[in-house]
Amino acid sequence: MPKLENSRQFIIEKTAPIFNKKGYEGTSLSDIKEATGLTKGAVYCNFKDKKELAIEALNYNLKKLRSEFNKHVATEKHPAEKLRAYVVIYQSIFDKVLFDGGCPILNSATDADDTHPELFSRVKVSLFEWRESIVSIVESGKNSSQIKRETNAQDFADAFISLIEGGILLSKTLNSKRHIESNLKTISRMIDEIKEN
Amino acid sequence: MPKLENSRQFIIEKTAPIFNKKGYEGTSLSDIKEATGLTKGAVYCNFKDKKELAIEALNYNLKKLRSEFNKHVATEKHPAEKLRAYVVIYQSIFDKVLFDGGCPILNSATDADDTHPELFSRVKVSLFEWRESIVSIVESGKNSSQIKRETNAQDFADAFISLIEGGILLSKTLNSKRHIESNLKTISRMIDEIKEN
DNA sequence: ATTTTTAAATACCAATTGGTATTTAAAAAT
DNA sequence: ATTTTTAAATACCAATTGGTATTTAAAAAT
Repeated sequence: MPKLENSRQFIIEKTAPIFNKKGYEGTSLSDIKEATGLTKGAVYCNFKDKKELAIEALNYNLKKLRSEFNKHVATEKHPAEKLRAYVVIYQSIFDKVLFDGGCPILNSATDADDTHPELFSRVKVSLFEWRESIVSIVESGKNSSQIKRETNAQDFADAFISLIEGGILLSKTLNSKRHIESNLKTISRMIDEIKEN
Repeated sequence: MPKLENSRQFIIEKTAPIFNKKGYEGTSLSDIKEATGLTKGAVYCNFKDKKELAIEALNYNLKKLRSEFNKHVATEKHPAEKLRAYVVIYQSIFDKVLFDGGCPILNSATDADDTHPELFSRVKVSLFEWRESIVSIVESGKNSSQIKRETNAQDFADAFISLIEGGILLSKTLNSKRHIESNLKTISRMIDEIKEN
C-alpha cells in the first residue's frame, strides 16, 4: 500500500524519543511498531536494521538540540552573551527536553559506552564538538579582550557542560527543576566572573 | 552439588559491574552465567528473578562507593575538609570506578528512569541522600562560622554533585582524565571560596 | 488501458529471552 | 550407616527478539 512519502523521516521522528528514553537494547521492534503505527515490513523497507534506525534517531535528537543552540548563539556577538544564550535557551526548552527523555548526549553516552561502539562514537563526536564550541567562544573573547586573559577556557568548558548535564541528571532524578535552575544561575555567575570590566 | 556458601553474595559481586556497564535490559541471563560460572538453576535458587538480582547488584554498587566516602569524610572535622575529602577520594579511585563501568548513580539513573521504577527509586534515594549530606556539611559549617554565612548550601550541593557527575561523563566519553581532574580543581576552588577567613 | 515499479503488509524464521520443573549429588542430621 | 535436606545442574518451556521472503496493492510509467 504505497503512499511513498518521507516515511524514513517519519519513522525517525516517531522513534527518536523512544530510543532516547529506553536506550538501544530497551527499544524493541514492537515499540517501534507501536510508535509508528507501521509494520515490521515498512520499517525494514526503510532501514537496513535496528542499528541503522537507532543511529539516525540519535542523529536526529542531537541535531535538534544543536540547531536550537546554534541559532541563538549566532545572534549574539559578545562572547559572554553567546555563553549566556545557552543558559537562556535551557531555561526555555528544559521541560520539552525532559518530556522527550532528557539530554540525548547524557542518555546515549551512558547507554552505549560499553556496548554499542557505533552509537557511542556518534555521541563522542557530538560532545567533543560542543565542548570545542565553548572553548572557542572563550578563547576568541580572550583575544578580543572581552574575556579575562587569565581564564582557562578548557576548565571553563568542562565546568559549563558538567553543570548543565549534572543539572539535568539531578532535576530528572529528583523530579524538581530547582537543580537545573540553580546550576544555570551558577553558570551565569561564572560568566560574570570571567567577563572583562 | 551443594557447596552451601555465600553464593548469593558471590553472584551479586560478580554481576554488579555488568549491570553497571550494560544496564538492566542489556544484561542477559547468559551474561550472568558467564560472569559467575554458574548455571541458571543456581541463580534462580538464590534470587526470585532477574529484577531482584539487579536491585541487589545496584545496592552493592551504591554501598561500595558510599562507604568509601563516609569512611574518609568522617575522619575530617573541618567542614571544608570534609568536602575536600570527596575531591581527594575521587582522585584516587577514579580509575577503579571507570573500570567497573562508571558511577552507578549516573548509570542507573539514566538507565532506569523511564523503564524500571523499582531500580529508579533506589537511585533516587541514593542521590537524594548524597545531596543532603553535602547540604548538611555546609549548613553545619555555617553554624560553626567555618563556612561563610552567605553561602547557599543547596546551590553549592547541586554544583558540587554536577561537577563530579559531569566530569565522569566527560572523562568517560572523551576518554581523558583531564575533564574530571579539571572539575575536581574547580570544586576545590569553590570550597576555598566559601571557607571563612 | 495495461504494465511496471515499489512501499508496505503478511507470514514466516531461528535464536534468544527470562523462567520453571525435575533430577542429581553432596553435606548434615539421624 | 542411612536418611533427609538442599544447593545447584539439567532439561524443559512459552514468549519475544531481530530479521527475511513473499505477497499485496497503489501509484507511476508506458
